[in-house]
Amino acid sequence: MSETPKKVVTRFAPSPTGLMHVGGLRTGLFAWLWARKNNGTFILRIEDTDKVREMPGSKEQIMESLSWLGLVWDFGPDKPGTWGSCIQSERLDIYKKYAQKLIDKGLAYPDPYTEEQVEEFRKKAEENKQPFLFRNHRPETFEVWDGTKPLRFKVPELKRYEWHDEVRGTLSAGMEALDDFVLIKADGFPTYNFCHIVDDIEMGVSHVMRGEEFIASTPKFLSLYEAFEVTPPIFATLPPILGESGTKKLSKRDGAKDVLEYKKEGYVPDAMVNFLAFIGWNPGGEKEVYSRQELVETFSLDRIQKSGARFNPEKLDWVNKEHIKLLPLEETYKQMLSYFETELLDQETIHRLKKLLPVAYDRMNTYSDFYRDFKAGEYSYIIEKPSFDMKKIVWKQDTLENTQKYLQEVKIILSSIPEDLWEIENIKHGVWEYAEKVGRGNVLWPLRYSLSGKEKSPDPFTLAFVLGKKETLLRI
RNA sequence: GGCCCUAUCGUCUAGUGGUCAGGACAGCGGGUUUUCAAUCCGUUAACCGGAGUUCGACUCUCCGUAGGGUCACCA
Repeated sequence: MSETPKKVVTRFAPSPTGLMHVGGLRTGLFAWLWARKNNGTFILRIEDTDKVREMPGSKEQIMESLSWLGLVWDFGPDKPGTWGSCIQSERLDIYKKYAQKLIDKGLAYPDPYTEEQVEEFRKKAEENKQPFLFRNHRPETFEVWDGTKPLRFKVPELKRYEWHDEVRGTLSAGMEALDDFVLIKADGFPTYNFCHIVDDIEMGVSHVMRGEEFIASTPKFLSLYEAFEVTPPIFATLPPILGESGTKKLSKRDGAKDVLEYKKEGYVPDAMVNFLAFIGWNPGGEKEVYSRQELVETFSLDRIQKSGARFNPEKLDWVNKEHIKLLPLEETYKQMLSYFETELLDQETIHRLKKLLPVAYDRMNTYSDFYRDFKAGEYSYIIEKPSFDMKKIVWKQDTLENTQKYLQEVKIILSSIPEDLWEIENIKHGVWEYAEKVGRGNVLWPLRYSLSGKEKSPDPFTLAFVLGKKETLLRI
């Protein structure tokens, strides 16, 4: 299967019924990767045929999410193709045309029952512990379809299906999977089962990637392709992304976040793409940090995993940090600062904040971490003089008396540094020499504590630099 | 219940009959000019069970077990 005869066309076809989370996004990513790797076409198709469940703004959120990650579509809601719109609700006449083809072949008929009657059939089947099959109730003769009743597919041939899946290998299903499913609903909208196949045919889709929930209905799709006398696309079943704990597919219930949340929190698009690509796929080597371009080059269908993978946010943080390291410092600093409402802070605070950036850089996983820690009071000392606990200022077995003596000495040393030479290295040099003589901890701990008022903080030299000479001497 | 799918460290995975079963995240221990962080080094930890095939099974077959999917006028 290494040779792909026709042009690769993939599509990501979400339903705009809610916010998109990483599960859906990963499906889109794989489709995009495969298209790009093969210099093919990637289509974003909006499957909005369920007008009841549709959520306003969902389509926009999907588009924004893909755009954020740089998954650029060649055709989409904003870019129709020769086949027309990429929004299903704008393609109703096309589905009608295809439905008519089936009616003409005697392969589609109006459902003569009421919903209640069908429900009754279903209940009865359940009671008998039998799978419900509408085809067992198929009418002898078909009425003419006037569009007010659901139009059903008449399964042409009951048989056992076996097909090839690029990920799972040979898949098969018994005849129980075959039924007279609804093609067009009573409200005039087509069902997913029907219209996605019409669209895939019309749009020339070569590879269909989707979750394993569709394996069971593949025989239905296959029989439709046969009815239209069209060769089916290549199928690739993607493994589910599982929630952090548990064994079930990731859902909003177990904290699946809106993709744009990750943008807000300051994850790097390339890191997100890298991480997502590695959920259920793996290139085989020991390299884990991949650029977008490397992913496109390396991606392959046959290395997609069969079984589900847990979503691990800690690893995402690690990947993100690795990607941040690859980015220019200036860009990162800009991003880190972007979370602060600088207009609400005074000049001196902003000045100190900027001097603190290198320290915060080491401590963060995402761009928003600095802001989060700042808000939590982690860096409160840069705004105001901290309050002390005199017991904590003394290092280990040392005495308060000694400590005060040391600090006085340090104060004298620091006073001698000119304002314009107030740099970390210079501060360190003077203090260090003295600290070596009387004991490092005896001097450095109290110095750091008196500047920060915290038991945990960056080193005293950095603190002194950030606070400035005047404030430093004041606090000692 | 019918049909279908899956199964290697806690997590993501490498592995396609012969490996000390490798890597990463997390964990643990240590170094790195005081604390924390960062960083570096080291380290704990896995082939679901049982038969069979074979000189030899994590790898192949079968049977279990466990988990998952699906059986809509939802996608």
